[in-house]
Amino acid sequence: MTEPAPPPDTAQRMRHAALHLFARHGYAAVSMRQIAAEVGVQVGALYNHIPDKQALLFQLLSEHMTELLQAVAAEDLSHAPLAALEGFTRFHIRHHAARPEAVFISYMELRNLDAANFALLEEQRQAYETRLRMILEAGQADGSMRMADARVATRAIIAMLTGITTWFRDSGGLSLGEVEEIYWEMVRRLVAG
Amino acid sequence: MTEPAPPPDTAQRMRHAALHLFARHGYAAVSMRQIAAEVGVQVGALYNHIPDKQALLFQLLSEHMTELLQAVAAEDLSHAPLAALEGFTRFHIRHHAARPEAVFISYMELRNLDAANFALLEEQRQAYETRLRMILEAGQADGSMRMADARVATRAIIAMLTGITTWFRDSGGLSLGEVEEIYWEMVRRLVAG
DNA sequence: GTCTATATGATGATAGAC
DNA sequence: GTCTATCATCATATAGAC
Repeated sequence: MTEPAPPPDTAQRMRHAALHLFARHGYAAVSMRQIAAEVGVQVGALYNHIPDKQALLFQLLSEHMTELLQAVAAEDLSHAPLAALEGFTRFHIRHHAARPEAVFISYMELRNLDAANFALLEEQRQAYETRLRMILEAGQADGSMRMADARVATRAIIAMLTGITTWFRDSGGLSLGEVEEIYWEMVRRLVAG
Repeated sequence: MTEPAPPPDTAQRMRHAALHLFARHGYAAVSMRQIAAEVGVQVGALYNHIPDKQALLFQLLSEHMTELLQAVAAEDLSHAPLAALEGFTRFHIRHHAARPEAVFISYMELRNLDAANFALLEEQRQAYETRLRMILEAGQADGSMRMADARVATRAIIAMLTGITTWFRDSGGLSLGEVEEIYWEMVRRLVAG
């Protein structure tokens, strides 16, 4: 009746190890041998699960963006613009604070993707940005928000919020809930009508 | 009467080439041979000007931070807090927009410094942050600004402003002066008393 | 200061045994 | 699916001639 012990699942352990090591040392500075050592196999074994190192990086970044888009799509859009903006702000903070390593390499390692892979991710990134921009433009339209340039405000807000991952630690002086409150107040003022 | 042609100045050309290549491909992904090829010398010649690759990276980042601190120290501090904040905002945008590559590697390549070099730069970074935080706290004290947490607001503003370098291009739709206006308006609202 | 040549070791990826 | 062994290449850094 007991479940059989799950297999070691080398593929997943490899992705996990690569995420940690890429975040700490950078994609180019991490060798396949280091990843294999972290997983507990020899280097040749990794190539049963991934065609090459580049594909491993792309898989990590692609999974991160897909997960982000799926999660934001699940947010309720039926609110008035200001409430939608609050929802987006709190969602973005929670989602990014929960995966600082994936956020970090998604920004840092784009250079190491080939052109085709880069284009795929850039498209997803823009789709996410558009989600926020639509909220801001709806707020402009119904008069609940006021700003000089919705595109610029979109980028400013995302940069401000994502920057949290560079300093926020669970062990720090502020809880994530407190950070959420502080940032929502700043975002609210930024677009005040 | 004419000036003699200046010497090729390999040391400076090396730093210039390294800045471009590190920004484009990342420190770990760039070889000393690539740098030498960009300068137009053989790889051995570089080691007459730098003890090793790590020192080359540190020199670039250290020069960038020292230049930033010197430039901000030259700003006039005699203004009221709101005027000082406007001065800081415009200074930060102009200074960073003028050197996007140095900004980029200063953020990306900190991981590749050894502990001692990292500590030196972190100290300088905090000194810069403190400059802005003092302005915000002065504004809180005299009632011209209002915010939940000056430390958090400091980081939020710097992240928001530095993010400009990731998308601003001279050839784009907005002039730097227009960007300055838009961001100063957003910063002003963010701390509105 | 720059060159050529080299020491020494690590890298990504593959082949074939088990 | 993992192992050992290996290929071919590239890396940083140095030595000594000019």
